[in-house]
Amino acid sequence: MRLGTRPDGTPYPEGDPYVDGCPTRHILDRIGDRWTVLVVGVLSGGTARFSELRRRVEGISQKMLTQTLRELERDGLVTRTVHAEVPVRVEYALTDAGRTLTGPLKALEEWSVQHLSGVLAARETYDDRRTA
Amino acid sequence: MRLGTRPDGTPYPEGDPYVDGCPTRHILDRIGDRWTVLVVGVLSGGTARFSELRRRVEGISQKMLTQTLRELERDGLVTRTVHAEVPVRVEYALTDAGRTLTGPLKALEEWSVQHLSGVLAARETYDDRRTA
DNA sequence: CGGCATCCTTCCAGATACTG
DNA sequence: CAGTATCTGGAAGGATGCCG
Repeated sequence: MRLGTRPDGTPYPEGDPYVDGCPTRHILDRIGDRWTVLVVGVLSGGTARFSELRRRVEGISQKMLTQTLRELERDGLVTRTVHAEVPVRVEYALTDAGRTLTGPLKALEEWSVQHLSGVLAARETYDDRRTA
Repeated sequence: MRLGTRPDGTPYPEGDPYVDGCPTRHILDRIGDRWTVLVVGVLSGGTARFSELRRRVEGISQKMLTQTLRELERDGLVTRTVHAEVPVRVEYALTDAGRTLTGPLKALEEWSVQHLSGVLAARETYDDRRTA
């Protein structure tokens, strides 16, 4: 089936799905960044605290992790729980809505695992031809 | 199942999937931009020529469309066919590999259609609390 | 520990002009 | 029609310092 059509198969109001009102654009704005998918990926394995996420999402800066978590929290996909201890412990977890996202992301990841070598090979071929 | 594990369930060599070698990062680098998914979406409906893509992916600039198509071609996901006519006609189409990508993307789009309203509502609630 | 505020750099996307 | 080439502004993101 064609991407960008409603579940029932009808097109979006404007007659073409690739307009600003398209829901796909909204999620792309969310998962389109480097980190969101990776953070959700770690959280799909269960609750994690800030420093744990920072370690497991290799290469993420403190700033970006905070920003990513805030956005996810804002969108109702992640909960933030502060335990009033000393030192403070903050735990993050997926909400029910957040958990439903892991399915599609998993599908995407499986695709990448299966096709990465092919993509890299195609890339090399393409580059070789341009160099030669 | 946990994101970032191999299909058979074992972890990646480094012991944690969220490292630079992770295939997920590679596709994220590809589909992570604004346009790739939308272009693939249009092409999932069949062959299209340059100007047609430009019209249907609303808001894309000529530069970005060219760039996106080049990347997709380089990765072996899209073919570019030049018809030596006057004026020139260039047609783009998904390859077999490119078509396999539409499945996962479709899943993601369906998620967005189903959850967009909830996400927007959560966002409003979050913002209201911060304002108040 | 888990942040926020600030500065600073880099990179990318848009606008514009030109071409086979 | 389907591009290429170049310039430039703005935003994303890293580094650093401070705080409850």
